Amino acid sequence: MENHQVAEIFLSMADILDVLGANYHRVMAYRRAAETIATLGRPLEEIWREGDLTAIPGIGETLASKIDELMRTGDLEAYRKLRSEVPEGVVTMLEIPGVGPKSATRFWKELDISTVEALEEAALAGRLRELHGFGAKSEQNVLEGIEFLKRRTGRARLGDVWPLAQDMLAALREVPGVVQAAPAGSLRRMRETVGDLDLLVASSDPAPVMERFVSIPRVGEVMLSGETKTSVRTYDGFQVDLRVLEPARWGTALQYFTGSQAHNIRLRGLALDQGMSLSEYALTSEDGAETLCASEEQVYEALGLPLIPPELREDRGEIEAALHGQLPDLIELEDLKGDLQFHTTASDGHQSLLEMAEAARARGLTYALVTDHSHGLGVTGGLDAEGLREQAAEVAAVNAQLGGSFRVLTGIELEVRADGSLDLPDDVLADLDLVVASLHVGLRQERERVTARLLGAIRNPHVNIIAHPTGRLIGQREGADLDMEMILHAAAETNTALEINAHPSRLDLNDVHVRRAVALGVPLVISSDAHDVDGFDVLRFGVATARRGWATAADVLNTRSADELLRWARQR
DNA sequence: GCCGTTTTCGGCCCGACTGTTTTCAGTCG
Repeated sequence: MENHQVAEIFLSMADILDVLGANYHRVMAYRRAAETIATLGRPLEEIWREGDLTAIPGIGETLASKIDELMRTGDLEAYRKLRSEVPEGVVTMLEIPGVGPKSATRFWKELDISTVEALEEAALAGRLRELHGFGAKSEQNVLEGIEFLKRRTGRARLGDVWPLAQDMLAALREVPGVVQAAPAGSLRRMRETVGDLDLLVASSDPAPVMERFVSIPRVGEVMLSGETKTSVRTYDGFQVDLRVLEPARWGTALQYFTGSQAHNIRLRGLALDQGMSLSEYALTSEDGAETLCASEEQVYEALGLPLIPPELREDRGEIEAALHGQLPDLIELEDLKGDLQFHTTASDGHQSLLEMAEAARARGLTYALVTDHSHGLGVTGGLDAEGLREQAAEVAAVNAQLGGSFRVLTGIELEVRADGSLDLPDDVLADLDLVVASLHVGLRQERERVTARLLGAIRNPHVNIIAHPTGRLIGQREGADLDMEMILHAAAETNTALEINAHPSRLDLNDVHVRRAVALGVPLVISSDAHDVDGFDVLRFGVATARRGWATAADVLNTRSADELLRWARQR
């Protein structure tokens, strides 16, 4: 049984326990365990075999025995029992915004409503107001929540929300009195998807900021507005929350609203241990004296910690690392010296080799590997041996034209065919500076087969880099069902690099896989996969994903010079 | 359900907003 399956069962159990009115902390224990397991990065089954489950934070004797039962039998008696106690539809009600366990239980027990559909009918018929404490407004909120549930779009991609945030912040910075404006939440932590956008503004005069916020053209609907907090939805249904606070409290506020919630809970626990209470407003000692923090550094310092980079704040061990002075020195965008995947008009790119090289140079890079598709990926009109020879001549000409200020390396994005064979023979590959191989077809093959295909590419001595290993497209399709642990070990053994594809719809490897790769010593690269001159701008998202995976510059090959990189390739 | 250089039992983050009630519970992040 796989990690995500166990995590889903624990999450489901948490929901049911919640409806049943179980102790809040017991419910949270299930949720925490689910999150930890889902982001573990290595197979839970392996840890189970080693008999080491309780070494995982948040897994005690009880949950370990439940995991044991799941691993042995594929089933969990306690889960079956829980499911028999609460109708599935009642648990689904928890997904309605504004409906929590208490309300769902009352709909069920007091009104005998056990599906979302029946709840909607009852609300329309004005029956919910029969409940004590429910009025017409509550009823309306339930209906709106159900409407939202029906047309919810899910989480948006980081690369789509980023520009929305920049635009809104630019508008807010124009308001007189605004001294700081920044994104917070999962966008600042650079999660691959963002559920809603959190914006933070420091100003002593909140009213005009709120006024300006709700008048931004993209704002469709104001969901709630208070003195310090306003929530809106854009016309395409995306929620944006704005908080305005005093400049002197910027540090605690930015820290708090950046999250994650799990990270904050840990931090507040640390504060309590030291006789303080931490909120978004201040650190407060037991005698009620407030310590204001104008910067995040001051917040962490007051707790005896170095500043923890936002990308690490997921309660995945960063607090322990910080306490022991073992935070990684994370890679930064400026560390990248080259890019290791881009396309030209020779396959499915939109600009010439020269135009792409100049665009890469304009972004401060000193080299880039041209990786047009090989011909086997039919739709892209890729290169065969003859096409590669022609491109090699073009590369030489472009390099001469750029006069040493920039270097194009010769490469290919080599198709790993559905039968596992490679799209070009070894002697053709041997002439290239670097070979990038990837899967585009047969992604739905069963695990053993698709894993074997990629292993074959990894073990080919001419293949240097595996691009976007899983082939997932965020929000569109799952990646291949790879045995990632096997892939990572093979990459480490053969000194084959795995790519962090920086395109916002890929971010593949993801943060969890990156972290495991770093732990296993797998060489990494961060590539733009640019198909046009603006395509190089996405590198920041690739770097962010590397940072979320605890990667340092030393873990990423394209922080090295072109010569060092080629030396690495020859050593292989 | 987890966890322990203040505890093996008794804690487990903190505050805003809403709707409805008259001092607060529920939900959310």
